[in-house]
Parts: sequence; structure tokens; C-alpha cells
Amino acid sequence: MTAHRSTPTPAKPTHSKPSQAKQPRADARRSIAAILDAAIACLRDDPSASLGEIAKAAGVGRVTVYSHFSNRAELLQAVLDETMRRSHESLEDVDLSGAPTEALTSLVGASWTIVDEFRAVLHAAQRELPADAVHDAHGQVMERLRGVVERGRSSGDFRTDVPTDWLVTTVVTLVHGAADEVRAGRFGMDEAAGYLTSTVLSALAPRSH
Amino acid sequence: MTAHRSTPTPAKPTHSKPSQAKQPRADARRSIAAILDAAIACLRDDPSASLGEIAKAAGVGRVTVYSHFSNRAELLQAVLDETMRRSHESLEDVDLSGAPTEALTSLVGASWTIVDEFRAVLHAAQRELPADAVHDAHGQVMERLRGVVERGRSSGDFRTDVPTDWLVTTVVTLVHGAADEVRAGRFGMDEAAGYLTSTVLSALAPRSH
DNA sequence: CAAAAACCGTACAAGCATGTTCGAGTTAGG
DNA sequence: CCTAACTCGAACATGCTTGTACGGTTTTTG
Repeated sequence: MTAHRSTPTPAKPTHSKPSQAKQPRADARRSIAAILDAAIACLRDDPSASLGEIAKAAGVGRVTVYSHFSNRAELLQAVLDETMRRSHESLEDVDLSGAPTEALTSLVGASWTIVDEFRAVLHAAQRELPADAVHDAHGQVMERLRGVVERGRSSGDFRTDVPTDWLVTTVVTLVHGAADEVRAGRFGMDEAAGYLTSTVLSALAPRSH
Repeated sequence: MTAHRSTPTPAKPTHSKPSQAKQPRADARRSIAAILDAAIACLRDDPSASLGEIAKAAGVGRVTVYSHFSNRAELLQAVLDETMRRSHESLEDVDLSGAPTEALTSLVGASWTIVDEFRAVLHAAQRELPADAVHDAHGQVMERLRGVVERGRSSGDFRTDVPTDWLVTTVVTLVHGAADEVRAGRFGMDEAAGYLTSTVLSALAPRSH
């Protein structure tokens, strides 16, 4: 039984504090990173990819995976955490202070690159992990979107004849659908991005009728 | 090797023609129908449900399944065909001759009941069947939707600043998303139906700006 | 440079899903 | 009623995946 790191987050060995938790060795950190990357890539293609496939894609032995993650479930949890971390990293720089329509456009545009991998991982985790862990993750990421939507409703930029939850769902659904189309090769990425923002704004616009 | 019916469609023994293809016996037809129903129900909950589960849910032995479908793939194909048949049956009565917005509303409303089972089956088949069979099915069902959308673009009821394909995708995506929400229990069925049609119409409306 | 840490491949046990075979029981239908 | 069709359960072979164990080799790191 070697060290099992269920929290691979301490990626910064910046000589911070003399905490008693010793850093794993350099090659171990490299392996973990490779496994996580490979897992995300594999699960994107096949949500039920085997540990063997992931190990091979990562360029490590299958046993090595078990030396870092005792379970498949634990690996999945780590992958979920890592994906969440990347999402936050990508989205925290987005400026949401402008007009709601601007903010929404920015947010959708920034979500664009991460939504497909996030969704694939989420989908893979959803069937093998306790539901609460998944739900926490999802809710946390959607918080910002929800804030923008609520602000737009107050300012009169977005419609109020349907609930906020519905609007949030609409945006997320459209982003997912657009990602699917691009992945299927039916639309180019830039092309779809333009259509998507335009469609989202129309869907959230107040009923002119 | 018993009779393998890859086309379970002749469900009507209406003394039609003295074709040389003899009808399977009554209990066989009953079993096939039970298996198909159970398969649809099981795959809706778990896209990778095992043959054993399906057989148990159908109330037949596992071997019986193999006496009607030589493969898992063949069963999946039959399930896909059956689901398609039901979809057509539900949609062929929808009147699309009115105004495009009316027609779209009717179509979305009628799709509502079948879309979740159809999608689950499609999703299950997508990973185990040749891509062309799946694509044919999907395209055939979307034909009517596409017609309505094109008509609405010509009449000026729907926007033309994005491609027809994109609008079709948008509608399908929103319907799927709404079905998910209902399935997850976050919205009631009637409630979601209203929000859905409202959102779809907004998304397809011409840019007033 | 040497010890500790991490790596590798192979092998093994258990579990599950897919197909197949067999023999015996049950049911439909002429 | 009697035969052919159908169903059933159990058993077996196969292959894939998970998780564990062992011994040998490479890489860090102090």
C-alpha cells in the first residue's frame, strides 16, 4: 500500500510551509498528471472507458494507476475534481460586470472550450459516484451563470415570464447541443460560436410579441 | 437455430396476403413484444443494460431472447426500429398545415411524449451499431421538423440569419433538455411544456433588435 | 552514490456479460 | 389429440474488467 493521494491539488511545491505532508516524488506527480489528462481524454470518447485503456493512453502501466488511486471510483472523483478546477480557472477571469447581455455572451464564449470535456466527465461520473458529489460540482459551476441571468431579469434585459431555473437550463442545454454539433463535425467551431450566442440571446430576450 | 426475425414489424396478422412467410406462433409474438417493451424501458434507465436484465424485466428466460435475436446488436436494431415505428405513429397525425408557429408548437407538443424514450434508445444504439443505421433513423424523423422550419423561414416567421440546420438542432436540443429536466424532477410535465414552446418560439423568432 | 520511492510486466482471482448447447417441460394450432 | 413450435433453467466456454500480489528495474533525491 503506497501513498494514496485522493487530493492531487497540491501541484505547487512553492516551498510554502513546512507542513508535515511530504511532497510526492517528481515522477509520481508526472504520472498522476498524465493519468488525469488521459482519463479526461478517454472518457470524452467513451464514458465507460476501462482503466486499462486510460493507463495505456497515459503511457503508464495499469498497476501504476492503482498505486495512486485505490479505486476506479477514486480516480473518477479525482478526474471530476480536476475538471472542476480547470473550469473555475477558465471562468474566473471572465468579466461579468458589464451589461447582462454582454456578460452572458462572454460567459458562453468562455464556457465553450471546456463544456464538452466537463460534460463527458460529469456523465461518466454520474453513473458510478454518489449523487451528492456530482450535484455539488455542477451547482457550484452554474452559480455565476445564474447570477448573470438574475441580474438580466432585474434590469429588463432578459425575460421574466419563465422561471430563472428554466433560463439557466436553456443556456446550458444550448451550449451542450452546440458542443455536440461541433464534435460531430456538422459545424465549424467559430461558426457555431456565433450561432450559439445569437440563439441564446434570442431565447432569453423578453417577449416582444 | 430457430427462426430469427430481424424484422419484427409484421405485428398485424390481419389475414392479409397468402405470402409464403408463415406467422410465428402466438406466444412467440407475445414474447417478442414483451422483450421489446422491456428493452425500451430498461435502456431508458441504463443505456448499457444487460440482456439478462432485459429478459428478467420482460418475464422471459435469457435463452428465449437469443431464440428471437441472434445478437445483442440485432436486438438493439429491432428496438431501434420499433421505437422509430412508434415515433412515426405518434407524429403522422399531427397537422402541420397551419401557420409555421402553430405547426411548430403542435410538433413540439407531440414530440414531447416520445422524445425521452427515443433518445435513450438512440443513445444506447449509437455505441454498438454501425453509424449509418442510426443516422438514417434520426434523419428520417427530423424530416418533418425541417420542413416546418423551412416553411417558417420563407414566410418570415422564423429567422434566416442562421442556417436551417442550426435551427433544427436548436429545437431538438431544447426538447431533449426539457425532457431531461422533467425526468430529473426539476419541473412538472405541463409546466415544462409551456416553457419549452415559449422558449422555442423565441429562439426561432426573427431578430427584432 | 546509495537508499528510498516509484516504475514496469506478468500473473492470478473474482465477477459479470455474451453466446451456445442440451434436455425436458409447456403451449399453440391444425 | 398430437405434433411442431416455443419456453425454460442450468451448465459451459469465452472474454473483458477490476483489484491484488510479486519480483525486477529505473529514477529521484539527499
